[in-house]
Amino acid sequence: MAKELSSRINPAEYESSVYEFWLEKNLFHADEKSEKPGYSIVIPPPNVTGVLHMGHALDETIQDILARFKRLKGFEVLWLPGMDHAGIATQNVVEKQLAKEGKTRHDLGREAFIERVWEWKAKYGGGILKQLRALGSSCDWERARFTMDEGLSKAVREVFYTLYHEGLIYRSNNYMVNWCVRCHTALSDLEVDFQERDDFLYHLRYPIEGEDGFVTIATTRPETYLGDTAVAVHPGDERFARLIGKNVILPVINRKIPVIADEFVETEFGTGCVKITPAHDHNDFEVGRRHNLETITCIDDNGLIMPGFCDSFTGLDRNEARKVVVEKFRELGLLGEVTPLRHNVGCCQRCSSVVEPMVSMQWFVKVKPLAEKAVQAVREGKTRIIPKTWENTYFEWMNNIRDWCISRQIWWGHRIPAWYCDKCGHITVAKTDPDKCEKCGSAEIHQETDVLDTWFSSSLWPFSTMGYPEKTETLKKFYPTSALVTGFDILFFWVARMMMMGIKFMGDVPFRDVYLHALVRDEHGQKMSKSKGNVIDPLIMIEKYGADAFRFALAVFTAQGRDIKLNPDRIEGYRNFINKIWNAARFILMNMGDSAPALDRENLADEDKWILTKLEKTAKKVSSSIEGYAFNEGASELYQFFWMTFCDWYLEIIKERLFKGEGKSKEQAAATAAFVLEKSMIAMHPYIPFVTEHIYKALTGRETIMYETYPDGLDFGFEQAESAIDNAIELINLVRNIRGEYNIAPGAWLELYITSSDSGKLSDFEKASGIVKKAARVSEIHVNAAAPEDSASGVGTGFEIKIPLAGAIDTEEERARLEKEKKAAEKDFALYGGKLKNQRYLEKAPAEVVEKDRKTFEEAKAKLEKINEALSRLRK
RNA sequence: GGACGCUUAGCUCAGCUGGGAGAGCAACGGCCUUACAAGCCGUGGGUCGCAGGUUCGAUCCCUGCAGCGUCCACCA
Repeated sequence: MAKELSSRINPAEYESSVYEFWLEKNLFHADEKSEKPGYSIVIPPPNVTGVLHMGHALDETIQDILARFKRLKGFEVLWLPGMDHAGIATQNVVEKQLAKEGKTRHDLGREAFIERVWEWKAKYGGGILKQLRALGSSCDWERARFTMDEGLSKAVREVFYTLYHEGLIYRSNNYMVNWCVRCHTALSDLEVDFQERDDFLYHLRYPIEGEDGFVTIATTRPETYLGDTAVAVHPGDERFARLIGKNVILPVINRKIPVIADEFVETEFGTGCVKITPAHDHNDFEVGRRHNLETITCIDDNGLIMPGFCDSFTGLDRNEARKVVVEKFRELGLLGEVTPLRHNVGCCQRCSSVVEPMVSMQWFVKVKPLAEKAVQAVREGKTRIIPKTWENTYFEWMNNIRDWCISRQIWWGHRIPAWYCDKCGHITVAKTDPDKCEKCGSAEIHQETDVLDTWFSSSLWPFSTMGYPEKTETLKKFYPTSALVTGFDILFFWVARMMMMGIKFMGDVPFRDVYLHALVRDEHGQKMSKSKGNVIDPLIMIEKYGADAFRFALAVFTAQGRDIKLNPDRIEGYRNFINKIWNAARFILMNMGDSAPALDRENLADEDKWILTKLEKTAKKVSSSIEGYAFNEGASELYQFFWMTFCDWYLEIIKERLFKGEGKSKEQAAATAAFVLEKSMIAMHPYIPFVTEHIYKALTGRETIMYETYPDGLDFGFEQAESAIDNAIELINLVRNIRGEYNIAPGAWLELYITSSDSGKLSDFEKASGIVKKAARVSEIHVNAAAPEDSASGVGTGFEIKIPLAGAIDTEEERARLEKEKKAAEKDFALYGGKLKNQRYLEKAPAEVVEKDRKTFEEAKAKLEKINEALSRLRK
């Protein structure tokens, strides 16, 4: 096996076959009848129209780390995948496709159009789920769900029915909604993005009734003057006090409207007079309510000026109408200043066209009562939000929540299960399609044409995917889910709404933990977007560096609460790490014989005990890091341990035993290396599943790593050997340092003189002399003996070394080196000396801190003495 | 306007409940040492944004300021 492995890793050679193997053996399957404790995650369902981007990649990587980790910790893990039907987005995609054929959805009609969407879905949709496999995602694919599936639709129906009959869903035309004239539908407040636009602020003069003067208002939307029903001024504004109660005349259409006083007017902005258009502005709508103003709609669903105002305006697009209206005012001498104005404009999240506020008949969810419980659940700790700082944002939004407009005037989605009676007007809301009005019994009923907001079905995801409204075994075992992993950008859209629905319909929160990760940005911190051309494609990264390297990089970059600036070059470093693992495995496989010898506690060398202890500590740290969602900490621990500790030190140390040793010494070196390799593979498996599985199989001959035991329970009790080797390493570093500074040929053998009064240390060195000799290339070690005069010196903790350089010694260089060391020692000497003289410090600081500082001081003092001695010898 | 976050080595960032700052990359010097040059050994580099305060002691806690960023609300 080992000989077949090449020295450069090629992930393409094994990643897909390893994944195929997992699938074949059905290793991702979750069994609700299992005796093991359950652990569950539902995937944030990507849009059916979606392609894998960095956000998904991060999201999936984290979830997979959790899922694989929990399997290794003995849980029955359900990671449930699926997709969202993404109403508006998907409809837009299919409509664009139709447009290429010169058709609109209306040419097809509703039924045929929906059929067309399903066809589209079958052909193009869901590619993203396949892409997730390239990442190594261990989802239970057989359970994949789609929000428009029969079962999920049933859940939607059940929930709608219940909420309606409890009065928590209602229909009303008494609110202002956000209307997209392009998508031709209402939008919820959340689906409106505010974008900066360059516009103009127009001053328009409205003649005052019965006087010669004007009231000059300032507006960015002259075309809506057709719907004006008042002009408002601030009640305290003395400039206009006399006008309050008078009327002004709207030019051209000659409508008489009152001047009213309202606090919302800013006296500083514009002219201090505001036109009020209750039908087409959120604020104006509120003003209209306060003052009982008429609501006159002047722009229709398509954004065109409605008839009945002025024939020359009728049918104009609202943007066109703006120019025409302004021109008209100019002609009449009623146009004042026109100044450029940069301001925020509400735009459709899906198509970016400017949203038209309108009053129209829509369906709403009364969210307050649901939100209160969702807030309470977080306050009581039933659901934890991680990082905690997001809790505030969550509370803030929940406490100021407005009713949720859930009806959409599109075709693709869950059609609202309400039937209007043509006879008596009653609305029948039923779980199964009714054939007559439940009130008057008339068969002349027709179903609501609107569909539900996509997020309505998404909000049921944690339980609709598990079989709700049936009481399934899956729900019993896996609800509430253990963790939800998602970006903070959909905290309101999704997380908050799932909280409300989960509590309402399942009687318990939908998840115990919510882990909100950062956004992935490009290397300059810019949001990735197609238009900026700075999108990094995860699949290309995987192809280039392998999924393991890519995942590991993402995990390292994920610090809680900070955006990730992704520089693709950095992934290369982790590709190198995977390569390192690969080569370490090759090395161990080559040197261990046919199969790894068993670890024999009684015959371990100190370095074996040392590495086992380091392994033990690393696994514990990684384990608790993952438990605490500190994925970057776990990743760095593993990186440091495997590369620096295991490869650079341990494997180098045991080469002597592997190559030239015999018997137990050789055997146990191989046994320890193989043992540590195996456990490291398990410890790293959640992060880098492919290479670890691949190596594990080659190493152990066992079938899969996936259901191994995480090595955080190791307990060897080898602390003494650990510190002995740590000491030896300090000694070796000191020798290497001198070698480097003197530019001594790496191959040259040196003699080493050690002096120390610490017998423990000396005995550690004695025991580790073989290691020291090999690692530092030392031919002979003299203990507490006088060294020749022309020696380089080095001072360690509690010991001093000298290396005879036989003429090679450069006094100046040596002095410079010692002076540098002296400076460091002097700094410590002064600092800690000062501290220890401070009476208040001695009184107030904890004893162990003082003790530690005293020790550091003593060491600094001893070092300083030794260095001074060395320096004075040099001067002679 | 409201809220939150960030500012640490040339770059990208760690630094968990306060006890004298770390990693990776880059740079520099030296190595083809038979697992790995995608490697090995060594070195340099930081007034922890600025100013105060609390404390025996502050990168860490508090206040103010500056710069950057995000979210919410949106002044017509």
